[in-house]
Amino acid sequence: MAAVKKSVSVKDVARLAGVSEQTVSRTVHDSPSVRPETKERVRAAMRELGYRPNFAGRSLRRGKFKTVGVAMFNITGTGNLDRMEGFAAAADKHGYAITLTKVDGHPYTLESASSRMSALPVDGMVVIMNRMPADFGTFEPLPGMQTVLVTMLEHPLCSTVDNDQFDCSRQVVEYLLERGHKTVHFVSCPERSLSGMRREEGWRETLRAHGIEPPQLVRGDWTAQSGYAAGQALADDPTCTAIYASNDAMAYGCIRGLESRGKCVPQDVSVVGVDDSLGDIVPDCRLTTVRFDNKRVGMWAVDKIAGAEGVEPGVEHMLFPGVLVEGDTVRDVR
Amino acid sequence: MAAVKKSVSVKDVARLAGVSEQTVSRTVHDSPSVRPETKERVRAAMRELGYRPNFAGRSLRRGKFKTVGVAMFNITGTGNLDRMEGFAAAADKHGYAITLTKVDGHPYTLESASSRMSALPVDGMVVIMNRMPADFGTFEPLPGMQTVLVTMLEHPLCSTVDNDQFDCSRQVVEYLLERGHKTVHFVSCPERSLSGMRREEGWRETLRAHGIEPPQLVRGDWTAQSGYAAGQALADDPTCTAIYASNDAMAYGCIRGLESRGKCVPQDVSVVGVDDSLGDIVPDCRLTTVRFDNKRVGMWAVDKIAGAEGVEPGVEHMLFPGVLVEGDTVRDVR
DNA sequence: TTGCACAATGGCAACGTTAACATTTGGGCG
DNA sequence: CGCCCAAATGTTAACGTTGCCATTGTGCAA
Repeated sequence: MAAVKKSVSVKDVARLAGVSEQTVSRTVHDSPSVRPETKERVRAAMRELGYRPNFAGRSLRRGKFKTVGVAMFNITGTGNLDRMEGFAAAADKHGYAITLTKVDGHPYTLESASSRMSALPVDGMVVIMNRMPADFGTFEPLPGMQTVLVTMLEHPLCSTVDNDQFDCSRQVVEYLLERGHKTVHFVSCPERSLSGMRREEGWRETLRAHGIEPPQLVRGDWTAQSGYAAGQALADDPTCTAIYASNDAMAYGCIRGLESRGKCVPQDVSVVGVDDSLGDIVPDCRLTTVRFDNKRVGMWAVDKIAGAEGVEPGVEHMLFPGVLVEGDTVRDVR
Repeated sequence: MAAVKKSVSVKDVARLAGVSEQTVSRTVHDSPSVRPETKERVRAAMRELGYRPNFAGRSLRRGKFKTVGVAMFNITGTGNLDRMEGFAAAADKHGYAITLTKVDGHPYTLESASSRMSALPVDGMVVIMNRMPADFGTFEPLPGMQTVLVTMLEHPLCSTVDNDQFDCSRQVVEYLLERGHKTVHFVSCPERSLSGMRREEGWRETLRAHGIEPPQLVRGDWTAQSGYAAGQALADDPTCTAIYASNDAMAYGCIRGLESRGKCVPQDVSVVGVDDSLGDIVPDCRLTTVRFDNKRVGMWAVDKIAGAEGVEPGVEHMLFPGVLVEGDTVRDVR
């Protein structure tokens, strides 16, 4: 009944418009060396036939895909949406597309991300690292496939970009010390989180840099519930006047935990979080926190690949500092 | 200095292995009609040269890309991460990749999503609709490009899939009525949200179906702050014993707003939300809510495209019901 | 008129892969 | 010994596009 579906090619358009295939191609690319009236004739033919340029033919000819691959071990992760927003924005800017791939994390290696991408139509790839891949030290990117890692670690062969978690802790700790607190207690996250560990280091080292021995930390698991428990535990510690929690959910949990033990925030204890993720979810609490610009991180990663048309780009490492957002949960005790 | 980068093709592998190009191709696809020892020789050659099959050549030959395009007007949106998880999972299952595109929402039309996709290497596309596109009624998908819309609306030419927002409200309202509440107050969302409006309809119609005239609704804007205001407003209404809020943030805001006016939840007023998005962020509150399976929605959409290899697939409409999750914020008043 | 520059267009080949068909080889059997 | 079958491998062409070079046409200066 129905005619066989066959894709319309330049050849068909050329025939209908009475020009050569080359002229059609030139019209598609709006070359100045085609007479306007010829162009119009070709365009009319394209419309009539419903011509759409074939990506495969084009890429084959050009040897470029104009596409960046993004490999994720976990799709659901804090900040991933913002990062994607950045990927998409940067890709758009350069006329690139984004190809998304979930990589199985068993084993958790860069190699598995890389080989997953190798057969896809991409000119470069971005890997979002949440943990430490087993082959981080030995990994080499596929030849001709520029690879950018989203991580704080530096890599000899791949460019890297991320938020500066160390600096984030430095900002928070110094902010609290400047306001007269004698020390800062820390509610951490599980040990396998790279960024969490880096925050922990930042907290520890900044305290030491100010001649303060870091107190015992309380290990949480990212959830408000664990923050709640931490808050209750720290409520009984008389030396604790300021708490820095590794994310906002735990910080909020902390506040409620402290309250449940009769402590008020910020009157009795100051609390600072990280992530600025509470915004629209909690009504009566303007938490002091650190805001990261994950969109910018994502843009940087894709820019690095899509922006370097043909140029042999060096390996770069980029850390974007967060911004401390003052809320109502810190008290000046000077 | 460095040799010119040139991609390794089947031809190179064939030469090195001393076989024909076809045998190389057959080896790549693990055809049973190649002698194991030949295969091994070819594989060795591939390894030595670092051969990777070229996607463009393959697609050109096959006329298929094994890729599904996803068009989003807003990347940052509730449930998008879960949906993407579903896209990726389903794509994986079928050996497909996902290409992500952000579509400019000016104008907010399906046509703009479609034309954005038309030049990309995709076999079909998914559009995530948040609002009502101007051309919803008149849109026709590109020929040969199967198009699935993520929306509750039905479309004559495109398959659609989404959560059942109407049923969600029905569940919530009936749940509350069964527990003895005489009516259910509603905290809504901005009017341009399709899913929000559908929830509103569900609330209204279910009440009417039970012979109850819906009370005046309170319009919110998705934020906890607006829920807080709504809670305060409703605290003074003596007929209000049960509140249904259009998302969890507003529900939580409501609870705090009620508390600020001396009302307790659930003792004085019951509160139910939608989304199950509070989980790890709020510590001391197990909100009664409705959980949607956005991953399943995403999987269905991609399955519809990637699962129908060559088959001419009909237009289908799919709504997945949410699951009411009982928490501690509803009181039985029978 | 001739020569020349330049604008507009056409012809051809190649990018890498694989479906379809063709050929070779070895073995079993009458 | 000749025949046929099946297994293994090879040859060819085509997918749609575009870079390169060739060709044609047009106007202008010599």
